[in-house]
Amino acid sequence: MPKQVDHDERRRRISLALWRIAAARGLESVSMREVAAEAGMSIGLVQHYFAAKDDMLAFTARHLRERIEERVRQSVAALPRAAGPRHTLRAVLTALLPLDPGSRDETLVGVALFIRALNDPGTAALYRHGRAGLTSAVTRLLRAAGHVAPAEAELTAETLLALTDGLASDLLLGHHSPAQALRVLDHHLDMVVPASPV
Amino acid sequence: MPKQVDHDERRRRISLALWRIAAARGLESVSMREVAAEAGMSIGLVQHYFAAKDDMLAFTARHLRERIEERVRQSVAALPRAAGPRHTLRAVLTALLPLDPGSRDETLVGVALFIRALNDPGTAALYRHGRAGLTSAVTRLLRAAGHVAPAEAELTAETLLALTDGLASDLLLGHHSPAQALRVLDHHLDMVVPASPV
DNA sequence: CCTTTCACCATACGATCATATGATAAAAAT
DNA sequence: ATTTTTATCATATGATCGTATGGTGAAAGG
Repeated sequence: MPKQVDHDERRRRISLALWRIAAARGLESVSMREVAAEAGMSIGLVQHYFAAKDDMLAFTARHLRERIEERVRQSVAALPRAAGPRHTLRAVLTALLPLDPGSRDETLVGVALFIRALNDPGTAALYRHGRAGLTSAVTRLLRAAGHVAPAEAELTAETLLALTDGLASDLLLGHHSPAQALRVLDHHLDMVVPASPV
Repeated sequence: MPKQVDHDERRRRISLALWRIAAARGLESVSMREVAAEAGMSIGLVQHYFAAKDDMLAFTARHLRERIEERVRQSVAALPRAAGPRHTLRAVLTALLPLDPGSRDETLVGVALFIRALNDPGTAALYRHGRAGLTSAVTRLLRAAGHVAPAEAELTAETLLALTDGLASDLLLGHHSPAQALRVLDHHLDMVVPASPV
């Protein structure tokens, strides 16, 4: 056998090339040839790791999801140890916004893959499941933050997440600057959770 | 000359075929051949009305926008004559949500074209302009509805529009039913504008 | 040592794409 | 009546696509 290589590392590398292309020129510009060129590989090698283009896109979607989860985790971990649930909540939501070029690219590719998923019931179900998980996490945080009406916590969570999603679009479009988007988010958070947690 | 035909009507017919395909199978499945087949025309005839595929997509984006404006107008016009600004506001926002199969298709294609626009600065500027217009319209309605803090009306408008946008995504995904989405929207409207207008 | 395994490559194949070209027929313009 | 214009069509062209195929060289296993 030859040098024995880390398959998953190679796939991630290819996946990264894919989404550099997708972020810069759109998902429609993603082809095996373009990806291979961007990754500095031969087409055959890309085929060796992804038998079909769809596999490549599916892997990229999973990869993207891991990155976003990691960003959320780091955003929460960066909080001072004494930070209450309200700060945690804010850390989670801001981690979902495309506030810098890196996360902008991720969001861009994420939205493109999202639309693609809508035409495929199976993939759509995965997205729905992830979205439902987010809702329950935010609901828990709201309850912990002493949300005024615990019975309405889930409704408030849905509102927050939909708002965050909409702000992400506005950021992508350039309708909002990062500062403006945060202003909108914070203003709404102020309405919804007590300013100083017990 | 032959029968002299309404060019714009023909273009709209082609555009409709395009977006039936895009809604059902994604923008990536839209090709001159597919559109021609769906519209029941020859490829050559489609070319006669749209010299390039990009023209076809650009026209479809304008067409879509007109339809959405028309939906908003009708939604407002359907209100009882005595309806106050708060009802008008709600009519505008719900008209932007994909609550039935027809508007679902429109939203689906709209989002796909939106992402495409992000890779083209000129088109993105058009979308930004439209989005800004929405903001000022909603801001006016909020002020008219006796929004508690007039100075914050614009901030509230941005919140409402981002929320609506996020709810649209949730509806497309099937995370929310129409009734659930309206519950979220109404709950937020209750927080933000006085229940009974003067 | 030799055989198997695996990373990697070059190229071929058939399909599909956007677009170009040239023809036909009918109706308006002259 | 003839010319011009325009709607419509069939087909060609050259590029690009996803994927299949047949290799090569190196390293591990026997």
